[in-house]
Amino acid sequence: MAPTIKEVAGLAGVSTSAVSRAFTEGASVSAKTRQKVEAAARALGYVPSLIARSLATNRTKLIGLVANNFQNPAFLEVFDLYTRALQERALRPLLVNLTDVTDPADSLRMLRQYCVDGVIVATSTLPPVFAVAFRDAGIPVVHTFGRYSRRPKVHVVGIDNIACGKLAAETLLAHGYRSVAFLGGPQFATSTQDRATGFVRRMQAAGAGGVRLCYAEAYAYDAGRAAMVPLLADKSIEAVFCGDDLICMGAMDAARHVGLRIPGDIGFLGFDDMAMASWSAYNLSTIRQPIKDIILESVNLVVSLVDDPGRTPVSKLFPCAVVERATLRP
Amino acid sequence: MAPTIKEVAGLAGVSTSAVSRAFTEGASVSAKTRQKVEAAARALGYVPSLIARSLATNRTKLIGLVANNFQNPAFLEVFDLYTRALQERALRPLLVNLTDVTDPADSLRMLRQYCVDGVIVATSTLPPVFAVAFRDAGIPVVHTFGRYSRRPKVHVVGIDNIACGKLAAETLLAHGYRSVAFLGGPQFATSTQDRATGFVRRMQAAGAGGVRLCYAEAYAYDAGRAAMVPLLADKSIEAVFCGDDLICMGAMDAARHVGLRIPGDIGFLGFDDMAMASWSAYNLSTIRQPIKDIILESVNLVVSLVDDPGRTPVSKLFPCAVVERATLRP
DNA sequence: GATGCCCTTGCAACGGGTTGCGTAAAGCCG
DNA sequence: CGGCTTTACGCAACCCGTTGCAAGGGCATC
Repeated sequence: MAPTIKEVAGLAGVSTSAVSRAFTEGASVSAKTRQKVEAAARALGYVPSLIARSLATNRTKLIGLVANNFQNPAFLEVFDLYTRALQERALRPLLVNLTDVTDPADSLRMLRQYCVDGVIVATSTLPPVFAVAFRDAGIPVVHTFGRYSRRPKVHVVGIDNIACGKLAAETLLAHGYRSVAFLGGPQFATSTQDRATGFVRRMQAAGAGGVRLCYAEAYAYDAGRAAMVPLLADKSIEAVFCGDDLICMGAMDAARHVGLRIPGDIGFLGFDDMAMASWSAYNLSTIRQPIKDIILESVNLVVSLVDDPGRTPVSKLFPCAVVERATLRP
Repeated sequence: MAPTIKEVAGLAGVSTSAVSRAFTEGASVSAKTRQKVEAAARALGYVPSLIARSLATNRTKLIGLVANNFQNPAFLEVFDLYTRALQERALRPLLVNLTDVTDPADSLRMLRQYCVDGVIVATSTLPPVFAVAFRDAGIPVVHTFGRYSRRPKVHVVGIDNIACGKLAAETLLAHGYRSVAFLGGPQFATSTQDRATGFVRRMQAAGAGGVRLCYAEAYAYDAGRAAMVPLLADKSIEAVFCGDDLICMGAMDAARHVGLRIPGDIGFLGFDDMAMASWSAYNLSTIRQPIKDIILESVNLVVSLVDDPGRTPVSKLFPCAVVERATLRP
């Protein structure tokens, strides 16, 4: 079917080794041989098989990209950045959709079958055991958006969610809000847990009234909207810090639905700064996550781990910043 | 490193062939042998290497998923459906991001290197030559969201955009609109061209006034918003049919920005029925594309093509339906 | 012109499975 | 229990590249 190295070798009148070397960067080949090989390859439409090469070199140039959030538009940007960053390094993402999957063993077995060179687990809503399972199998792994710790079990790239919760509290305080709520993502998500911790701690330190905590079932519009309804009954709440922008938009629409004005009657602070946050229907004040930096660092890290798997895991965190728009009173 | 078939064979006291057959569905193995092999494999943590298997069987179970729209949230649902449908068939999507790429040769070479079993080109904004290039290389290919034709060069799964344009016209006419505009996606996209054709044809047949045509630079919010601005100067326009929901939301925000009320002052009709269309900030009347059916059919088709590549290409179209919400006057 | 060195090249083993073929063992029947 | 069919299993070649090793060839130097 597809032409092989042998046919190229035959046509070019050289050995298969010569052909192999002609296609290998930095191998020892004369210019003349390389030309002959290239001409023959072109004539035959030869493309070296990465499968065969992988078998020989033990490198597949495949990176597993494990995610479980295919509902949140913020993740489209994540996929875009990942695929482009990997492509630029001549690597390919092998997408694993873990929506509704709970057993790490399955995804582990599959990625082992494909002999991926490394794995990126990109989620904050999966237990750490997923990333650790890959590490235990000897596969280089980076947990993007994972939880920070001083001595992590796997490499983590992301943000300091506790500090971000604190930043949110300071932002609301600076705007004069005292009675506030935190409307998080799912309660089992480490990102939500940590943001809540930082947020509550800082509000209490400021001597503000108690912080009302509630949780949406997912990082999703509908979940945010539903979770906002009970909060609306509490008239004392002046502002809501939301687990992410999507939840925030749902919450805002719930508030508007009962006639509240934003930010006149109630303030909102989101998280992520996804593209939609700047749409004029929402014009969301939010906390910006430097997604691009995070992903580039994750890719660089997993690439370097392929050649040097033994490195002790570290947490690499990037700073977040407040983006002021129009959902907090001045 | 990872245990191989040989080690399993050694531990189980059988030949490598026996191990191989024990892991092959429907092969001729006795229950006793299979048990011994499974026990040995479990003890060693053996996982068969798909790389080696691919080399021998000439099947990689990899499906190239070529897309160029990583900005449109509608595509996240597309990725979700694709990855899940492929996973259920024990296949893996190999993602190719063609944003900013113009040469089919590059992506073709790459996918040939990986020996993908088939390719799905999922876009309406790439010229047909991309899909055809794969076909010419002997790789089974399905063009999802491609242009319909009686005798297509490659298998096409999607919708009849001319009929959809017609449906849009009929919807606007039924709501009593006579002076209307079409605000399409990029003018080079076949989806936009065909929707415009059907829309204009039907409006003219109804004897309505001329249809104003204009185009956004991309299927994107910002592009829709920008393209709407010149249209606003034309006070005679009663309703706008948009190239997709995202453009429509941008256009709506542009209209609201100059104080127009929807649907009181101007009506909007979108396309796709993406999740956001139902958000109360927009509550968009739109034309629903049966994405799920389209993708399932695409996957089924590409899977069947792997075993039977010679089939003559066909166009498989799914019907669209109007979803009435609140952006058209009653 | 001879010597020595380096660059280039081919040989052959290897990576980890699959599979056609041949044979031994097992099962079936009378 | 013998003869036949069927099933189970091992051997070895094969899939398509890569790479260590050894040998050949070219060039420069003396």
